[in-house]
Amino acid sequence: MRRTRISEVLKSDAVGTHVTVAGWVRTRRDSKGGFSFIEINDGSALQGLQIVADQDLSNYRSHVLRLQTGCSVTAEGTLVSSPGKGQKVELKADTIHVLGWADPESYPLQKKRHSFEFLRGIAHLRPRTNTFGAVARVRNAAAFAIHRFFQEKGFLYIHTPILTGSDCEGAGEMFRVTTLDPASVPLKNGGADYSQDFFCGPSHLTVSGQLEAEIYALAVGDVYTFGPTFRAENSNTSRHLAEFWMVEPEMAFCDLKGNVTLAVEFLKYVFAHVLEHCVEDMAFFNRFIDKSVIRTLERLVNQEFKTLTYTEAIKLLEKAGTHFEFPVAWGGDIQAEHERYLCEKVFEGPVVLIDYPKDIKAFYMKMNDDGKTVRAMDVLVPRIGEIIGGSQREDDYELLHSRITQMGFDPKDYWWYLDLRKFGSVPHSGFGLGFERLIQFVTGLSNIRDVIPFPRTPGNIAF
RNA sequence: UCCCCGGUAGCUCAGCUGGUAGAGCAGGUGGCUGUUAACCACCCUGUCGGCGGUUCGAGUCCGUCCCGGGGAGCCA
Repeated sequence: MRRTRISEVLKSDAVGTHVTVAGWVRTRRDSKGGFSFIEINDGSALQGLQIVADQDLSNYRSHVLRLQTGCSVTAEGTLVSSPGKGQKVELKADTIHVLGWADPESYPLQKKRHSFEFLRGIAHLRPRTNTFGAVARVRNAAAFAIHRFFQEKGFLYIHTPILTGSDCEGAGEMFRVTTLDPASVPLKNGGADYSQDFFCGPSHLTVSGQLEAEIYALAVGDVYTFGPTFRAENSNTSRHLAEFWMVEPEMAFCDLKGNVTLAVEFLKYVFAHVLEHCVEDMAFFNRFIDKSVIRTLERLVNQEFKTLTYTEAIKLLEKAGTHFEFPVAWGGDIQAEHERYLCEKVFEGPVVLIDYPKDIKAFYMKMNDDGKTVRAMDVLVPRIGEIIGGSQREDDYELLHSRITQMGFDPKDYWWYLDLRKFGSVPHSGFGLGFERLIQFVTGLSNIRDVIPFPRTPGNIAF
């Protein structure tokens, strides 16, 4: 079967050409003048194509008049300019084949707006809706833009492992991976005997590719990872998933300043790409999801990202006339409400915070000369909060060793990570971007479960 | 995990201070129309989340459990 995608048909606008299209029926409207309008969508574009089916078609009564929302069809005919409003062209069908029926009594999708909550329960059908089709296309465009950005800059795409033997990546609770029979786990010294497990030791799903990315950065310079990441936290929020996709660039010979510069350039590039390549989908989000997404993204592409230190941010928050639920104090975490105040009230735009107190950040971040703060950075955006978290890495063997010890970890578990500082250590930096959070920000969708095809959250793995 | 809100027809929801359920959409039938969230008329649909309690009587009040949403923490 040779078919032309509806996106191509709409783009070419070539009245008079003969085409075959295929897709799913969104709606059928009959005219007793002796013909029907069938709107089909094939997911290649937000917009569908209107098929005009005349009663002369051999299967008009037997099939065409029985078409309902959800049926799959192919239609072959001539592209003509449309006398009606709402579309420039339509397909005057010579033949229409029904590929699959969809019983209207039981097909869950209707020609109306459904709640996202309802659609989450039918993850196998929701991509057929306008919103989820648009999310799929925007997600694809953003992923492509990410690869293109790094490729144009000469970064190598590194495939870091999903299965990991270390349980000390320091970024949250991990999922255990095992082939041991849960009904009869071999025991040793009061615990599971992992020497009998597949890897002859405990293994987990990765919570970050950073440590492995550092290995490659310290060999080939500039690298990035883009892959699935797993966190077994019992998080029930609109911006957390147990399985999500993360982008992690890592650069040798790069300090925190260079890291911030890259992060800002990166975000602008991806936003600009989506705005340029997903015009209709973005217009859709701007109309039905969030009336300010396009304006926000456009401003962000041209706007300067305000950079300030943690200490400066605390001063600003202390001076704020607002009452915060959580008190502001140097050394404490910047709460979600504080982030929102900075982004939405003070700067009305993205904010990059750097130089956090060492005690609230990870062990691998490079110590500043003051001995109190580390070269960390968080990129905060309105509505979502933290979209990027990164740092310059500690490259001094002794300092890193003592940090690991101070945090109560065993340096033996980090032997190869420490080795990188022992042999030809160089300053290096990187960050992690939550891909789904980026898509949330770009589309305006408020729940992260609606920007990934099959969301995994506590108690939810049905699809 | 904690706090708040909710679970009523296939979907989206209404149902006041307790008196055994209703609208719109979807679906069916008929009509009408180059229609486009089509329109008009008629018809169909409910263990009111589960269990227990108060009461003459519970969708409505109380307890409890399950599920969902929003917020918080953890973070990306």
